[in-house]
This record gives sequence, C-alpha cells and structure tokens, in this order.
Amino acid sequence: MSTTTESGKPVVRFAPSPTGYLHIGGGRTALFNWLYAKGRGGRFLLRIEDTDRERNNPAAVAAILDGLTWLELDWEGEPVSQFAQAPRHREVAEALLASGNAYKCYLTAAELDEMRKAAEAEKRPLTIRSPWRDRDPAEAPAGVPHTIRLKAPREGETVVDDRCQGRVTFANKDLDDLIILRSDGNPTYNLAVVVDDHDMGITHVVRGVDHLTNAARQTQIYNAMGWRVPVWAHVPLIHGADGAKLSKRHGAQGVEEYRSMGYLPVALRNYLVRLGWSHGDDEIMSTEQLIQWFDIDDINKSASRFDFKKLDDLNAHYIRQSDDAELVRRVRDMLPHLDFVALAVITPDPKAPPRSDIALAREVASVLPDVQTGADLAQRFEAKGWDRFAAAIPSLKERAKTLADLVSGALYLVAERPLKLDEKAAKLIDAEAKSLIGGLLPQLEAASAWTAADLEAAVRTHAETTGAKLGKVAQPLRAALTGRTVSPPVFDVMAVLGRDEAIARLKDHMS
RNA sequence: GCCCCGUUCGUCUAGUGGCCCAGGACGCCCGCCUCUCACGUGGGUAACAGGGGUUCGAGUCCCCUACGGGGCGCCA
Repeated sequence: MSTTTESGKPVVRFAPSPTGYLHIGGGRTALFNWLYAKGRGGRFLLRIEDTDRERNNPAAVAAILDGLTWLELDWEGEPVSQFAQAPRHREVAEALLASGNAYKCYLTAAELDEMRKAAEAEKRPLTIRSPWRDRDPAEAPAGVPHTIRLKAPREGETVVDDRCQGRVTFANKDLDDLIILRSDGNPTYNLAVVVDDHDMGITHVVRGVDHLTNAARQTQIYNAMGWRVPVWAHVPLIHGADGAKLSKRHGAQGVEEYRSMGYLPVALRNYLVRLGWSHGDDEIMSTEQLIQWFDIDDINKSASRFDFKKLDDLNAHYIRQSDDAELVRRVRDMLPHLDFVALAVITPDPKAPPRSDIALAREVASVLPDVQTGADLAQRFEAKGWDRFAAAIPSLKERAKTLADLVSGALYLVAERPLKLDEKAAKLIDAEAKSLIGGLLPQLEAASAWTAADLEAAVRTHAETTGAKLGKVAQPLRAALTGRTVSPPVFDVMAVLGRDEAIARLKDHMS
C-alpha cells in the first residue's frame, strides 16, 4: 500500500473525525487540500479518523462524504478507515520497542494522578517523566497492564518547519514521552496518523493549527522510525462573528446547514477560500482560477471571522450567473432538507446572521398554512409544473441572495386564489386602483399577445390615457397578482402566470 | 499556570523599508437609474493594538506590554 512520490507530485489528504457532520472549518481544510492537489497534478485522499470506537459510526461517515460531495470536492479511491489499520499501527509500535525507541510503561492511572496533583501544587508545568523509561522491564509488577511510550529526546528541540506558520520550535524538555499504544493494546491518535500518512504516501499535511503541537510529537515518531517528515501547513481557524470559536449558536457549523439555507457550493467555496487566503485583490474567482492560483504559502496565520453578509453577496452573484435549469435542479435538491414548521419557530437573534430559510418558512406559514415541509412545497410546484417555476427564474434570480429567496419569490405561483394579501398590499388596492384596473381589464382580456413586452406596452398606454403614473397602476397590479408589494417586474409576473390566472386574480380583487 | 501563534477600516483582506497622509471587497450612509424590490452606477464613512528601539526613512525589522486564539488525555 505504500506509495512513493518519485513524481514530485503532492499527495494530500483530508482526515476528518466522524462527528456527525462536515464542519465548515473542515470543509475549508478539505478545499485547501483539494485545490493544492488539483493545481499540481497531485492526489487528494480521504481518511476517516475513527480510531476511537465510539466514533466508528457509518452514519457519521456518510454525513461527511455527503458534505464533501455537495461541496463538489472529489477524492481519489476509497476513504481509508483508520480503525481498520490498527494491526499495522501495533506492528509499528512493536518495531519502535524493538529498536529501543519506545518502552513499556507500567505507570498506573493513580500514579499519574499523583504526578498531576504534585505539579499543580508546586505550580510547575506537568511533564510526565516515566520511571520505566530507563528501568529494567524485569522489575515490572506482575499483572499490571502497560502502555507503550515513545522514548522521545529530552535534549535539544523539535522543529516544525511549517509552510503556513513558519519555523516553530519546541523545546524537547517540554514534550513528554507520548503514549503510542494504550494499555488495551490499541494505538493512539498520534501514532495512527503518522503510520497512516506514511503508508498512504502523504507528502503534505494541511490541517488546522489546533494540530500544531501534534506536528511536533508526530515529528518525533517520524524520526524514530527513520521516515521522511511530510511538509506541514497548519492553517488558522475560522471563528464566529463574535470572534469566539464557531459553535451552534453562531448559526451553522455543518456544511449541510449551508445547503439547506440555500447557498450554492460554488459560492461557499469562493467564500471559504478567501478566509485566510488571498490572491491580490481578487474576490470572485472561478474554480479553474483557484486551482491555478492557490498555494499553501499564501495562507495567513491569523484566524478569521465568519461573515454571512459577504457570503450572501457572493451567493447572489453566483445565483445570477447560474443558468435557470441548474437553479431549478438546486432548488429541488434543497427543498427536501427544509422543515418549515421547525424553522418558523426559530426566533432569530437580531445580531445573528440573516436567515433567508427562516424568512421563507414564515412566508410559507402565512401564505400556505397547510404546507409543513420542503417536500410538501416541492409537491405544490410539481403540481403546477416545474417549467412554470423555471419560467419565473430569470426575473427572480436578479434579486435572490439564496435559493430560499428564489423559492420565496416564486410562492405567488403556487398560492391559492383568492390570494391573501399582506397588509401593505391590501392598502394599495383602493378605489382609485380598482377603477384603474377595472378600465384595464377589458384590454387585457382582448390582448392579442401575452408577453411581458406587450403587457407593458398595454399598461403604459392605459396609464397615459388615464393620466396616471405607471406606478399608480403597476403597484396595485403587483398587489393583486402576488399578494405583496415587492416582486419581480409585474409584467414578468403576469407573463409567467398566464392570461387566465392573471385575469382571475385581478377580478378577485375588483369587488 | 506552562508552551506555541496572532493583532491593518465593523468584517474578509492587499501590503514583504520609500510606489501608502494605506488599496480592494462586503456592510453601512447619500445620490442616479426605476412599476416595487433588487441589479447596475456615481460618491462617502472607516484601519496599521499601545510603547520603546533600528534606520535618512517602518504597516513592513527587533524588544516589551496589552488583548485574542490554539495546545497541554491511555480524545481525535
């Protein structure tokens, strides 16, 4: 399974621990790795860090793969299960023991506890110094289980030459002999990572800075095995808007939440890549450009804060740029992930990110009270025909920040007659409006063509002959046709609705 | 507590000793466009954490302080 890299092309990996979802920060790490590999003809591999049996959960693994797939980050081959490599990890631990680079340690939990307490009492940093490092194993107490510890150097320093963090040195006296094999015979994380990265032929390790000290420990294992240390790149973390570690209360941790909020993968990628990395003043970059331009040397060292406003702007840009068929496909893919009933009861924190999925849920609750989930709503659109939705998209996508906005803007299509008008819309339909529309109706019924351009011409003429401003007639039309004061251009709305439906909606409000 | 790392407009960032009385983007504010909302467009607001050095010259180099973050498991 061992691969060499005579080609000089990088082999990188993304190695998430299966926690149940793909963390947004992990998504960016995966993106960095993916871009680096793609840009250099390298390989992007996946490994699941499931050494801990409790994390060995197929559903959690599936969620991560699903997240990566949605983000459109493809990996090579089957994901490696770290847990499955345990025998090989043990083998390496034995080899280290045999070469004198590791030793059996009979320290008990109670003894360790004592050392910890003593260190605390003396206000001195705790560094475990196992007496078994130099003690004759023959003196080992019978029946006491042992761990295997690395015989780490105590003098000098361990250097992590990092492409992102620079040259970081750790004094070996501060690093204790880490356990590589637990007393139950299972490998620990640091051993497993080193062995797997070596066996997978990983040349560059790109991961979060929270692993920086692990890099020092892992370097000691590489050295003890005489293996080549990979190139390190420890990237800064992403924080919430308040600067604290990104957590649930910041809105969204898992990439699947961004999917259900209506973000496009291409937009999320563009947003994420600019967190900690830049290419001059470039903001909107195609995937091809990113692949060409991305380099780990250009990643910053400081953490960044997540800003939904900017993500929204990027997402709006990519929605405008997407073709209509793709947007329909995206909406149909997203809808099943929405539960309007659950969303509608969320009280948005005014300081929290704007949630257009929540806004949509409220809209649905008021306009289509019997619709409970995205799947229900999808059926409504299905019944009208998705082509009607597609026809509405050109004018809708100009003003949508998210796919949820697109759906919300298209709600007028599936609304039931007679339309329930919102408060502002109802106020627009006064006596004057009724008379204007009443005068217009016969012309509409007689109109030879029902296109936006023809309708606009007809309405403009009607406005001129009656001496009314265009807004005086357009606004009430909008209100009667959509139930709202805000919508795409009203002539587009009429065209999409079709003659019969449009005229019927107008008549509904004439009495 | 100890060990590492960081700190440029509200936010993401450009900037690698003179091109910077600091540029771009998002946001925000004021116009224009306009059937509403957007888009687009014109303009505006706003930052080198603080203090010492080095240098003819510092956002850029060095030191200290403050603040922030990460790590200190037989978790990953």
